[in-house]
Amino acid sequence: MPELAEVVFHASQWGGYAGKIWELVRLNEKSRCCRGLDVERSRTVLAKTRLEGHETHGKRMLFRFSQGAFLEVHLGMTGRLTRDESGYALGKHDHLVFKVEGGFQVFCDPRMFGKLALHETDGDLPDWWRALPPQPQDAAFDRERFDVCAKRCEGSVVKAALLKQELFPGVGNWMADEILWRARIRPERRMRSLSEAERSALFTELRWVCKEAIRIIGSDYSDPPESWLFLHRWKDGGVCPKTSEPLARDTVGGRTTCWSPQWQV
DNA sequence: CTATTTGTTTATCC
DNA sequence: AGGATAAACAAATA
Repeated sequence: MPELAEVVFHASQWGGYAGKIWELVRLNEKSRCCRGLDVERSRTVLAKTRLEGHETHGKRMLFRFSQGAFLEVHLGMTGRLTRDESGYALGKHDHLVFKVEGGFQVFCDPRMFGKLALHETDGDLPDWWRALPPQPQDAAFDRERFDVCAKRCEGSVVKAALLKQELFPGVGNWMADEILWRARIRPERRMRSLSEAERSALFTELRWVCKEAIRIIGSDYSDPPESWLFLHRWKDGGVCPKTSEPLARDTVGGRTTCWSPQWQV
């Protein structure tokens, strides 16, 4: 599920409880999500603390707790952050649970491709976090930055290129398809084969889809409107909202990809 | 039973 | 060197 916009939404589920005291109820050290995590240290630091704020970058989330403790969460393929206000019962795939003022904050991930990490500093954001590259929706992601990114993956198939997190952080499978569909570029094209006009379109649609997805999905998990490819791409017999012709589906860049053959060149 | 999955890492081959 | 590809991870769902 979680790409850029979904990550913003999930982060806000927990982030809304900044300023409150968080008490650790459960941290499952057997969980694959805890690989690489110092579980004992995490239990100590997070036993009873205060959430001070949160940030997201691409598909990563960083929660800042008191005394320079930062919890990094990646949702993998099936992770969720939720708040349970009714009688909470420990779920089979709940790997991390806090109690906060009459409710429970839960990290749940059935497939366990997600990951937890603890970072400790003197209170500032970790250096590596501050050094992360601009995200497509940021003002700093201008045409110049885009051209640098495009240059670094000029030999790649565009679909695979858009999925590179070090270049386009947060773009996942459905967002990449949405961007290419709007830019009218077939997913199997090579980055270096794009014309100037196509590169411009790709830059524009990349930024537009990231910003709009965050606005629509990031706020309350609403579905984008029917005019997006989003709602049609997995449907059997789905048709292109632009041409009303059938959509195509195949593996491109190692991922299941959907596009509109009559619309994308 | 089979095949599928909105992510990432690693190995291997070219 | 850098890109393509497949496998692995693990569980739910159709």
